[in-house]
Amino acid sequence: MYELKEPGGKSVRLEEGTAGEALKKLGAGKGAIAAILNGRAVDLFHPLNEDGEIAPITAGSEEGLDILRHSAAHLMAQAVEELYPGTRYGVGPSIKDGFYYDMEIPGGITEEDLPKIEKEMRRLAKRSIPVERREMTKDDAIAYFREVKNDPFKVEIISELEEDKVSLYFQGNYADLCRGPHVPDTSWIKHFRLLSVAGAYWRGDEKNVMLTRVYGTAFADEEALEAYIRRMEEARSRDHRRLGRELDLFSLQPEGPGFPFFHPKGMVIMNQLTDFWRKEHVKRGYSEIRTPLILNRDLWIRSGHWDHYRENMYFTEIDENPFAIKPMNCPGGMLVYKSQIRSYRDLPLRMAELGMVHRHERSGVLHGLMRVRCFTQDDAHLYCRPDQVKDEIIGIMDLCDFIYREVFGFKYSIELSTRPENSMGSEEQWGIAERALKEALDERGAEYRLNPGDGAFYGPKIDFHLEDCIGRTWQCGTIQLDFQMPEKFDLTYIGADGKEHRPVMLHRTVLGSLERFFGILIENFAGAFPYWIAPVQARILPVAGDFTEYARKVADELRAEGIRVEVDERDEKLGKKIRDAQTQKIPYMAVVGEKERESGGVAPRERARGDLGAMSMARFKEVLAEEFSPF
RNA sequence: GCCGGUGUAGCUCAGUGGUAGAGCAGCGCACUCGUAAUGCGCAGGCCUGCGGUUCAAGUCCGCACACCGGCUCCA
Repeated sequence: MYELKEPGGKSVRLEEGTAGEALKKLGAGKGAIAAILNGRAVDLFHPLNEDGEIAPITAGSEEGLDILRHSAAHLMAQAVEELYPGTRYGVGPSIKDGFYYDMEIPGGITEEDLPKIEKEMRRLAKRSIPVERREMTKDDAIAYFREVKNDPFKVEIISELEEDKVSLYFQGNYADLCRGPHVPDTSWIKHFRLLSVAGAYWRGDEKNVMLTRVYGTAFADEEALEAYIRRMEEARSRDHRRLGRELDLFSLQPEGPGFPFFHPKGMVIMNQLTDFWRKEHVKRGYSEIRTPLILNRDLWIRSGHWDHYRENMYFTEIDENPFAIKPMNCPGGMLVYKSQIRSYRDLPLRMAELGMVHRHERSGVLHGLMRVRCFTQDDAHLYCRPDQVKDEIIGIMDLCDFIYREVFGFKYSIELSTRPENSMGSEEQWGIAERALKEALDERGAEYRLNPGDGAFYGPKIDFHLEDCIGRTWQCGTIQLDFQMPEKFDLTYIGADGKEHRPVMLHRTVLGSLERFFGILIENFAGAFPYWIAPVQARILPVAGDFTEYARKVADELRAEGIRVEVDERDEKLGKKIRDAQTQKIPYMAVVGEKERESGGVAPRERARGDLGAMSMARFKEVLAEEFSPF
């Protein structure tokens, strides 16, 4: 006899049975896909063998979706096994928005095979094949996968597990190593879709074989699945590469793979961004420098880049001497620091640089403006005394928060990355540096994720990540603490004691790469940029050819106020002009015709609000002046 | 770099071995127009490049380049 209680307080006594039956008796079975029994997630078909607390995991919940998707991955693997005998299986987890399975499929597959697999999945689902869990010893499991399944990947995974016992899930002939829980039978998986096929290295290591990864997704109901598909389609329409072309912001040409071209309208945005950036940095006590793109190779050997970053660098020659194109701004910045004797009174010294860097990226990783081979970092190097480090870090975090959240309204996440392999410096220095970053994060009360082993080769870092339109996150801001460079370059300042001391150096960016940040701006606003940054802020639309002259006069008057304005002089109907201005996502249109010319006014239209009604020029200027601007 | 896919007009795409097409954009003409597409006409192509198969290649094969989705790597 077992007594099960649900969190609400209800309880039930059962002679025997399963977790699912207990939930049903408690009236909590509806929508359940699995259960939590004494804090452990279990299958609904888990046989009861203890008293305790039980609660349902519903299919719609995050945890439930996770289980559903994991089961969908199993179903897909089962379908692949039916269709492609001899397939071997890597891992098949649920992920954000779906699931995947990495498989070694004899003969391989392409996206054209997905409908066939999906069909087989539906066939198997319809048959309501029961899912069964079996625990066995590690040795038995290894033997099973080696001898029955001939699957070296599963054998490898099991061999490395710590536990003595492992659990296997069976459905029909298909078996998989899995912790579970899973749905009770295959018919529970109804609302799914296979999405794409890709290559993926076994265990994520490029030295290993490449498996075929099939991505898919599953939801608790058809509406949620369709909503997801729609969302992905809508996301495609705001892809920065597409909008970059449609709005004539930038282009990428085969002549320069990874080297973007910025068109006039794109440059307006870049310039607005940097104008704002400069003003904000002045306010926050930064000075600005600029260092050369090409510097002697010895500098890079000295900085450690030759040893740690050579693969990503471009090299050239001047008068038969070796030079390198800078992949980072720090060595140049340090030469500026060293150009004179520094006093403790100068510290903290904050030197910013909009530095263009070139990095050799492998051909397969390029992605619009998000991942390029030449980009402009909104870099800064801060030199300070050890006791100033924490406040400086907090100051940078404030600046990031201000720009991301207050100015642009972005959500962001923070990561703390610690010492990587192949790094410079002592254990002790890294310890101090990592603790300093942690303290600053804690003091500011920032939430962050730990990312062990992902620091720069010269120091640990705090990274700020922003999201693109389909949920991929991109690193933008970064704060890196560096004890190495000041050492390598023998940076000093004269202390109050008259002696030389070693400054601590912080590298940081806020926007990260102007190019990437621009890409994120495009996607975030779907091309409908805020007024202050919009390439064209207002377009004047004469109702007919007769009013072109007046339209030009209106444009001139606005232009004199510094407003970015243009006139649609084409011989088209008003409806067409409005439509085109809307498609170009121009914030304001100003219609002018007989009435406006008579009164000397305009009839403005705002892209989201529509017709604002006729008004005087003075009033229109006021309306424009009321628009948000961060500077 | 690796796996898979794609490459035809400025853009989006038809064209499955036999004379290169459409819509939008562009240009011209007419219309003189009031809040999301006026009509008619014209022009626009080394079908990514280089090789090969074939009487014949946009179409089939190979290589290269670029791009797309992932993996690894990264701002």
